[in-house]
Amino acid sequence: MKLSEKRVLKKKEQIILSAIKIMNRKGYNGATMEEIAAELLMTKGALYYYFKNKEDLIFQCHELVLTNAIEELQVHLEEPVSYETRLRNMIKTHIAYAIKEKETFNMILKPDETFSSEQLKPILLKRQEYAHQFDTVIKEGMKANEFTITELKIARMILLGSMNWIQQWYQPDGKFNVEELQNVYADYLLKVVK
Amino acid sequence: MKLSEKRVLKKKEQIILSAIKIMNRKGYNGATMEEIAAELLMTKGALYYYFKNKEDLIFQCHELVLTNAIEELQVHLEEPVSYETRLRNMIKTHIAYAIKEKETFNMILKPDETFSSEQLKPILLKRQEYAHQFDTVIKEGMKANEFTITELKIARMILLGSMNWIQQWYQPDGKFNVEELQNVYADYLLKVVK
DNA sequence: TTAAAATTTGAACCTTGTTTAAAAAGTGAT
DNA sequence: ATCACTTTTTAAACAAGGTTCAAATTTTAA
Repeated sequence: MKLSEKRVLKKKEQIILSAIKIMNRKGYNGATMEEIAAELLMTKGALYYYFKNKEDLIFQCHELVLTNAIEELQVHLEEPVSYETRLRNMIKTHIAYAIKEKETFNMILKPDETFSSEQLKPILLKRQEYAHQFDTVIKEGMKANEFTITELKIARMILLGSMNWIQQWYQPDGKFNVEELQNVYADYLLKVVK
Repeated sequence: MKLSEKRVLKKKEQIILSAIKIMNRKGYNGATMEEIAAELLMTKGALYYYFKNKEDLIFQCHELVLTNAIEELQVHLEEPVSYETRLRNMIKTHIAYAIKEKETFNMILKPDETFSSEQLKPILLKRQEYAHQFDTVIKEGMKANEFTITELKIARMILLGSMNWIQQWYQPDGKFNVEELQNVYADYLLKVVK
């Protein structure tokens, strides 16, 4: 890889990080191309040298965050503990991540509307990859007779959906701190698969 | 109430219904004031005679849908069946509603960002009212020893969150039809509170 | 040093929400 | 039916923010 390509990649990443930062603060619509650029002392026009458009930029934010999340989950998949404990740890990790990366992690993607299928496909794949890790533990846990579930996909959707929803109501200064949330959610969600 | 006031109310409702219709098809950003107006053979400017701005209109869509949903739920609260069955029916109703009213029912409200707290308060109250109905069955079911839950709020959040998430992935032509979805979700979610 | 390539700029454009003055339509009293 | 008054609608203009593009600037490599 040439030096120039490396520089482009680095710049892209800076822009993505800037976008993530601002989006987590102001949401998708609140984060203007101008502000994202200003953060890096650029003008908004320059962003279009690196990204096709705002959608593209946001997608790549999504992808970066998802990629990191997948890596974080991976670890738990191979821990030498019961499947119940593995799933519990994955639940905790997911909750921590969903709260930390409020906007980006859980951005709402609507295939039909805003986004082109070109942009969408890799993201959906990454999402599947992420979700698949949950499927894996659940399946293995079933083989080991720790879990009993007939509709794997729905069970997983219930787990992820309920956790993602936390963003809708969680306030850092509310009744529960993150740790309590993680534990109670893990307790209750494990009841679903057991 | 004067005739003119009645006419205004009727027109407001027409606009709200038009907005709901278009939003459910194209999402929040996809529904332009122009298209909402065109549906009723008006120009977008006229909408501002009835609503302060787009936010206001959307909020009122939200409120209408929520009000109807609350009424539909209410019925199940008083059915002369076990609490488990009541909750099961409420779950089914919620899922049907969440799918039918995709965009509107579950519109994401972000207090800090786009919306003024004036507009937000009544919606949050309505939401609480809706959620409270779930709390009620769960509490009553606990008194009757049908359910065992210590963190009521979190249990309810898990129920509603997992159901609302269905919108993120549900396709009318997918593997599951609505009825199957309702039954499997009910089965699994009841495990949470039991 | 210089020509080509890469990057950035700033201005212009487009779409969409919002405002507003004026036009049109409706209403009620005479 | 007419006139004054109110309600409703329009069309045009504006503002904000995403997007494009030709030109200017900067970087790169020989």
